[in-house]
Amino acid sequence: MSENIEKDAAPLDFIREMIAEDVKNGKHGGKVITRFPPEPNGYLHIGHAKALCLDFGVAAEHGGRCHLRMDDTNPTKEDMEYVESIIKDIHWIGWDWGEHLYFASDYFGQFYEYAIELIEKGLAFVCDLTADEFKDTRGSLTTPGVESPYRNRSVEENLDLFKRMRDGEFEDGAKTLRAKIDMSHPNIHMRDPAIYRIRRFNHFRQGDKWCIYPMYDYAHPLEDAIEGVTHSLCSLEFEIHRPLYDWVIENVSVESRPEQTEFARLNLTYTVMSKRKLLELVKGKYVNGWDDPRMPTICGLRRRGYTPASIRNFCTRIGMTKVNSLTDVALLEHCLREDLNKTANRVMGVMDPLKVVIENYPEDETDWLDAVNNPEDPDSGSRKVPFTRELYIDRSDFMEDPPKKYFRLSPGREVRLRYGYFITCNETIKNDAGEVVELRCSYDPETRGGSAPDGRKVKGTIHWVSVNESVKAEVRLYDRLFTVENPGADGVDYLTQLNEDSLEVKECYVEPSVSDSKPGALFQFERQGYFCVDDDSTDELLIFNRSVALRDSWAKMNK
RNA sequence: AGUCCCGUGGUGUAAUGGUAGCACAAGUGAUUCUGGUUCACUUUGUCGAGGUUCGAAUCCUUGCGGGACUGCCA
Repeated sequence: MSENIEKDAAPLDFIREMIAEDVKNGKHGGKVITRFPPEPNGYLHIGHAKALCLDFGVAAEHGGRCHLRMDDTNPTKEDMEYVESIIKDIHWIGWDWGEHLYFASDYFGQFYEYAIELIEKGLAFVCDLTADEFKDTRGSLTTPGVESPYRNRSVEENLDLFKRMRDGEFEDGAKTLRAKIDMSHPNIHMRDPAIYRIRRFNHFRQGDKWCIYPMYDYAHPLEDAIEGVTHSLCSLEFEIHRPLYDWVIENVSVESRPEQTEFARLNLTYTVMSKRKLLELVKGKYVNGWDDPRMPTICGLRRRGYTPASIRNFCTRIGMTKVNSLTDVALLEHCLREDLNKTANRVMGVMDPLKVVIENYPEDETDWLDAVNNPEDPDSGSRKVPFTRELYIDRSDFMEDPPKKYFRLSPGREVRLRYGYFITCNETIKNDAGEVVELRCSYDPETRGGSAPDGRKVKGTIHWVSVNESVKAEVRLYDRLFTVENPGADGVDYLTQLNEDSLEVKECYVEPSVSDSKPGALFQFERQGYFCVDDDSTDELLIFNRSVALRDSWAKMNK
C-alpha cells in the first residue's frame, strides 16, 4: 500500500503548503495529526474520497497520523450499518488508521464536564426559549439579535438546570444550553448558539444513557482537542463556523490548539453528490441499494469496476483549493481507463450476435488458439480461445453497404479475426424481412494466429466467439448515474431521469475463459470498447462499464 | 441587504513581484493484431477599470461576478 501512496504523492496545494510551514516552524510540536470525521448516517461517496485522501495523505506525508472518527452526535440519523460501510470503504481505498478509530459519542461525558466549566465561567446558560422563539430573537443577516430573558441566570441556577436537563427532568426541546457570546455579532453562529439540546432518542451506541446531545459546533472542536488533532480540515461551508470553533477551544480548558482549515468540496458533472438525495434514491428503491453501480458511492464505484488506485489518483489530480468548482466526470473516467489499460485482462465478447459460418472449415473441429491476456502487461500470460466452423461476430462489425473508411467486414472484404484467421465474406443470408441473419465466409488456413505469411495486410480486426464453445452471460448496461445539467441544484428531477434509461439488461456471448473468473475480476472487452467487471454480489453476471467506454470513434464518425 | 470566502483556457489546477505551465476535454497526424493504447503536434486563459512598480495573475483601490451563512443537522 505504501508504494501506491508514494506513487500518488500529491502536488503542493495551499493546505499542504500551510502544514509544511507549520512543521518547519515547529508548530504543534512539529506534529501532524489529522482526522476524517464522517457522520455515520450514509455511505461514503467520491466526494468523501477527496476529503479523506487529503486527511490521510497529508498525515502520511509528514509521518503523522490520521484518525477515523465517527461523528455520531445526532442519534436520530445514525446507524451501525453506516459505521461498518465507512470502515470497509476507506480500507478498500487503501488507507489505515491503526488503532485510532474513535467515536464522538465516547466523549459525551467529557463534553458534559466541559459544558459545566463553561457555565461556571459564566459563558453558558440554560435557555427556556422554544425553537421558534429562539429563531425570532436571533435577528437576521442584517439586524442584530435580542438577548434571551434567561441569559442572566446565576451560575448556580444554570448548573442546577443543566444537571436536571441531563437527568431527564424536562421535555424534548423545552430547554437548551447556549453559549453566552454576543447577540449582535455579525456572524449569526456567534449569537449565543445552542450547544446542547434535549432529545430522547436511542443512540445506536449509547442507548438511552443520554437525553441531551451536544451540537456540532460545540462537539467538533472538543473532539479534535481531546484527540490532539493539529490540523482540522473540513469543507468550505464550515468556514463561517470557525470563529465558534476557536471560541470553544479558547474558553474550555483543553490543552491542544487544533486549527480548522477549509477547502472546497468536490462537485462532478452529471453526478448527484448530496447524501440526502442519495438516501432518497435508496429508500425510494430507485436504485438497488447504496452499492448500485449507478451510485457515486465508493461501494457503487467499486462494483462498477473502479479501482482504489484510480480513485486515489483522481483525488490527487483534482487539486485542493477554496474555489467552488465543477469537475468534469471525464477526468474520473480517464483515471480509471489509465489504470485499467495497464491492469485489466482483455477478453472477447459479442453483444449483438451475427452468425458467421466458415464454409471451408471442418464441422467437428475445434482449434484452441493463443490469445494474449493483456498486451500492455507482459506478465499477464495468455489463454486459449476455441475456434470452430460457426462463430458469432458483433452485428456492428458487418455492413452490407459500408461507407468510406469502414474497416470491418462487408461483402467481398477480408478482415482479421483477432488471434484467429483472416476471413473473407462470400455471401450474406437474409430472412424474409430482408435482415442479414448469417454470413458465409471462407478462412485462409495460412493466417492462423492472425498474420499472413505473404505479408498482406487487412484494415480491420474484429472480435468473435465460437457458437458452441462460448458462454452466454447476462449483462447489465449502466449509464452514468444522472444526465442532468445541474445535478446539485434543487428542483432538478433527477429521479425520473434515473428510471428512464440508466439500466439496460442484455445477453451476450463471451469466451469460455470468462467462466473461470473470480467475482470482482475486471476485463476489457476487445474492440467492444467497454470495460466490465464480474460482479461480486450477483454471481455469473457481468456489468459493463458503459460510462468508461473506450473512445468510440466510429460512433463519432457517423454523427 | 449585512458579514465572510472566492474569481487563471471549455473543465480542474500551477506560477507567492520576473518567460502564464500541467492535466482532462477538443482537434490533426503517425504507429498499432482492439477505430483501444502509445507518440507527435494544434486550438483556447489571468473578470473589468484605475493605481504602485523597471516589471503585476500575484500588491492596493474600486466595480462586476460566483459561493457560504438566518436547524435545538453535520
